[in-house]
Amino acid sequence: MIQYEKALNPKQLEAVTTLSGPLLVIAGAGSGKTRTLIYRVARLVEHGVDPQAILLLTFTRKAAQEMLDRAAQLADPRCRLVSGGTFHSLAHRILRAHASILGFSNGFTVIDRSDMEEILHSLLPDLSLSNTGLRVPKRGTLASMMSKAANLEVPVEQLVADEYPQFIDFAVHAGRLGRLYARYKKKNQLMDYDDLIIYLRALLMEHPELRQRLARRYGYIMVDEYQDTNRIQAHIVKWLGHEHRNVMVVGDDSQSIYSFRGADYRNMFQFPKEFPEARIIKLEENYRSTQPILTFTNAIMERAKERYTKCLFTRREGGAKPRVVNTLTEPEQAVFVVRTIQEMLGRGRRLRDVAVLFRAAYHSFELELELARAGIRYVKYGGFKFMESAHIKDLLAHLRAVLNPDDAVSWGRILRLIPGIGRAKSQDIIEWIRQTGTGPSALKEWPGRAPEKVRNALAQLSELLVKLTQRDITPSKAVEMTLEYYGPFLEQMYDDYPRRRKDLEQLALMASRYQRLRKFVDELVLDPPTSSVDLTQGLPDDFLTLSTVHSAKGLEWSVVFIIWVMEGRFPSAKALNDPLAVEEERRLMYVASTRAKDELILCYPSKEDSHPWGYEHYLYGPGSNGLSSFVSGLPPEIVSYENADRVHVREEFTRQSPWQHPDPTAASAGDSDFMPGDKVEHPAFGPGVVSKLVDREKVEVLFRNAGRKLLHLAYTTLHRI
DNA sequence: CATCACGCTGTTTTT
DNA sequence: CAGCGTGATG
Repeated sequence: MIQYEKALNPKQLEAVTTLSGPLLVIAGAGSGKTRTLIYRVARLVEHGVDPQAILLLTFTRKAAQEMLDRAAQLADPRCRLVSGGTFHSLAHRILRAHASILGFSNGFTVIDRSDMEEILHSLLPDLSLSNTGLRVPKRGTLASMMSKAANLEVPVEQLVADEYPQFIDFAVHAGRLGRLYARYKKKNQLMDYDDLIIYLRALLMEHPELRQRLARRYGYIMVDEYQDTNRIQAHIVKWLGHEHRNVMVVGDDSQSIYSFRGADYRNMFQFPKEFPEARIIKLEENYRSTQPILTFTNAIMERAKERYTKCLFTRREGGAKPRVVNTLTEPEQAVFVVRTIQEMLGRGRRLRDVAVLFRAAYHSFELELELARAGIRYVKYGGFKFMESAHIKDLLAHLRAVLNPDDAVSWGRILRLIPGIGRAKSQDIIEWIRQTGTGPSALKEWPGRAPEKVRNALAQLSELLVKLTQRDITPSKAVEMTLEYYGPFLEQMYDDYPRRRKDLEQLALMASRYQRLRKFVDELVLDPPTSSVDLTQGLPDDFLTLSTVHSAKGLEWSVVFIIWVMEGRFPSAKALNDPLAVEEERRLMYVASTRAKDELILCYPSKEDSHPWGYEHYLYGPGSNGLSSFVSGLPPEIVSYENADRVHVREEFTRQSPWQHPDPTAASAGDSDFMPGDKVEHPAFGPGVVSKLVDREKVEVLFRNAGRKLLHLAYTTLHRI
């Protein structure tokens, strides 16, 4: 029997014991929001509600899984049967069964962001703009335009006019492109992330009998992170819940940081209007951070424009003020962070108690080099996506072409792997496949002209695809067979073949956890592995966490570093000119700092310097960019301002004179001397090529996978490959 | 079809 | 600075 009264504070208890009717819980950071949800699941199950009738919608699938695991441990193992997941995974589950009502095949393919970009890109020529001199956005920007228009339910033309003034002349073409894209998806049986939720809502709105069936099936709805939902998702909640009205939404308007994908925290304010009888409960007691940290975060949020007023407090006594540390330059900042961590380790802290947070994934590159040099193990969340690397996409394309023969993106991808087949020929073959409709076995009978070599390759591909079509094939077997076929291509294309091969073997391992090929492929798109850890499973026993703020949501550490890096115009220009962007920056800062339990350290490089790419001079530091401007005005009672000790650091990093290799013609004699052009391997960055010798200890290396290409590196962390 | 030189442009976060 | 698109060449 669970002792709810002992485990929960009065507000939490009220939320947990309100089992029916609409309920809005405004839960500040660290106020036991997750705990409340877990106990409520337990309570519902304890009161005899069928676990499968409970729908727990969270922001990531992992979050749902963890909550249900904890509920199961706490109360009843049956809590694991609760239907949990993201809006997208719910939509996917339902659409797999009912997409045919909408004129889709139930065998549709879910495409990810990069597929979307590729399709949009491939449709550009159809707009016939080549000689008009019109400025056309890049594929990534095009995808953002389409996605945001879809999520905000605004015509593409209008969205471009409103949010991309630099592309105003393109707006009308963007609208045309959007229609071409929609037609393309229909024709090829594809749905992107946005389609999933849009079509789910369409099902609910336009098919009352199905809506009723689903609403009855999910008699109790709980939505976490409600501030991050968009209007479409809010509609889905409304349609599913408007009959039984057992809807609990939990969120914190101050933590809304997803407006870039259409999220609107005003959904929180809307909820009581949609459900007028809703109870509203505020959780303001914080169980995570010390008071000085909360004073800091409250001070940041005080000046926010529109919000549910709430003020975090704690009963935790003591604790130091957040430190704002000027580290002069970015390399020095990395050294400062590493040294501070080392000192903490000396005082008995463990690495797993510490996290370093930053805004964008590449902001940690400099730090990663320093960590590697110091031998500190870390796991990084956010940023580079395993799923988006070319070799993974290539392999999956084979599987997807088999699962959905209409998927021309995948067909194009696998056909173009064959030397001698490019854009034109692959188009031809795809068209032919579509017309004859005889499936993969017919590939070798393609009537077009091609050299013997290409024919043979096509025959081999056809053989593979036929094998993949066998009904009883297991996902891991399928991956293995594809790897056998694809391996030789891979070896030819990349000089870092061994590493990529290893990735693909990992993929085979992941596949072995699934029974059905389709399920495996779908889950990879809907729930892509976000860090290398997810792939390897085994973790080192102690490790530091590096994370983007977005990926750090819902997590906590004893010590949190927030680092800024030198950057040109972003976020300064936009953040300082766009009031909405300023507010989002503010909330980002709030999310980042409320992850800290005991110590919060904010670092910024302040040195006046030229932009690394040669832009005009500008000043880094508090006030100069979006994040730091919130910190600069705070009085010393709230934060302590410091300068990092840089006596030794300076020495290390100010040696500017280019160092000449003693003898450029001599083959480096067996040890650590590198030459430009040497291929090297780095523990964090993988393979790279030496481009320049900087001094006795440092070389510049060109890394293939790093967004920022040139980096200084100590010899000791490199080895030749 | 593949490769190279040239010119233009410049935001990041995730399902 | 470096990625990306374009247009010319092999």
